[in-house]
Amino acid sequence: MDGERSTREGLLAPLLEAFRTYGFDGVSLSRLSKETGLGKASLYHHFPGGKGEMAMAVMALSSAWLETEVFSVLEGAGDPAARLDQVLEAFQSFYQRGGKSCLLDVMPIGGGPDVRAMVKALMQRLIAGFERLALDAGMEPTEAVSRAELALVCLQGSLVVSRGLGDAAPFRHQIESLRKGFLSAEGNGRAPRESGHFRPGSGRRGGS
Amino acid sequence: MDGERSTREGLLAPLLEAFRTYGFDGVSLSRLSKETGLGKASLYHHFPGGKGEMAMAVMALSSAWLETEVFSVLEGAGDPAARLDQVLEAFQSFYQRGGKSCLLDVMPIGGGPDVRAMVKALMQRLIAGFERLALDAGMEPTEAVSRAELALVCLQGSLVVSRGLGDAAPFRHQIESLRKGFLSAEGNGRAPRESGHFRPGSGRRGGS
DNA sequence: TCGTCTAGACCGAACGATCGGTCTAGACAA
DNA sequence: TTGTCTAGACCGATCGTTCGGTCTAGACGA
Repeated sequence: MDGERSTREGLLAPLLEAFRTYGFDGVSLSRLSKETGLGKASLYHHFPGGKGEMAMAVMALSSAWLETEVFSVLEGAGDPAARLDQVLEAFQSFYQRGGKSCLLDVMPIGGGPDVRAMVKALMQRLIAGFERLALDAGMEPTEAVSRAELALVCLQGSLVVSRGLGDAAPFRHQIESLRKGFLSAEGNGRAPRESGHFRPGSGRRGGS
Repeated sequence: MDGERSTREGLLAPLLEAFRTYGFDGVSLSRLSKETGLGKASLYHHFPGGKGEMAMAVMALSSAWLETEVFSVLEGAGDPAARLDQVLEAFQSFYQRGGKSCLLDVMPIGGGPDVRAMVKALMQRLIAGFERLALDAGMEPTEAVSRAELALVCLQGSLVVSRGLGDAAPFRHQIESLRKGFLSAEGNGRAPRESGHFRPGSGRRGGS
């Protein structure tokens, strides 16, 4: 339940867990106290700014994680397909294969203006990162930005749907779809030439 | 600010607006009172079950809207492309072209078990509806379910991203992408043969 | 080595405000 | 009059926050 008390850094993990599970409004100081194993007053010792500062600290932690595990890979060197695999693997572990929600989804509701600003900046950076990967793979610029936006959309959307259904399958599907489709000509729709490729007009039209 | 007070039905619109803006935990009875123009006691006259019943009523309203504007179209007769256009248009107006959040995203956090159950049921029905549309267009069964799931993912994800960026463009893009790509062979990635189709391997590999 | 001092991590108790919810009583149409 | 609908005062509980003070570990002088 507690992860290294007595240091502000050690508190961030349980705080992150609580914030992304219950959202900013849904989490109370009592809950944060219970989750971290520290009294409320002790939390204020580490985060004098209160709940808002804890939220920002959790955002900063995620930002740092994104920096090392995602941005640096997307914007780094190496085979684009391998880089894609690497960041998708990182996302899978971060979201526990679809079982957890994303701060970029749950925090802007209730979180203050600074939280929203950071959410916006991170989303922009994520899109830019995927765009860079697409460009490195030789994709056309307009196509690259579209597909980068789609990648973030699929990530966020699949997490929302997985949470709503109580089933992580949609998240897994989208990860797999991104892996196979993000750099291919067909786009993210489905992987190319899987068992039985869909041919338009091969079936009936209209009927109820 | 108020939409037909004095009738439970007339209260649902402002309640829906408040719930999807602030989320279940973020909305307070004082806010609901202000938004509807009714005192708290008056709200309890119409919704004896309190906040939870209001949330369920708002979910039921959305469910009814989905039934008439989406499910009946997706599962009805007529040209699949026209049906697709119709439901996408309905979604655009419901979410005010990307400016509003979706209850299916914001309500399961903090909403009670019954709210979560309804979210799950609606999501399942949405996927089933899109699947039906794809099947009616002659798509293969396995492809139809994948694409139906992707449609819901893109809808939800684009709303999340649009909210995070404070820019409705991603929502508009995904709507347009679904309109052009949902029934086509290439999938939702991008519309087929737009100006300059991406060719894989046409550029450098490796990269920066 | 011992005692004192300091710094900081920690907590119980309580703050005022607001939470979701209830009670009472008046307004008004039938 | 009866029943429906309304507002505002009010309830206990919990909210985020703060205060006063304890405990522990290390520094330092004697």
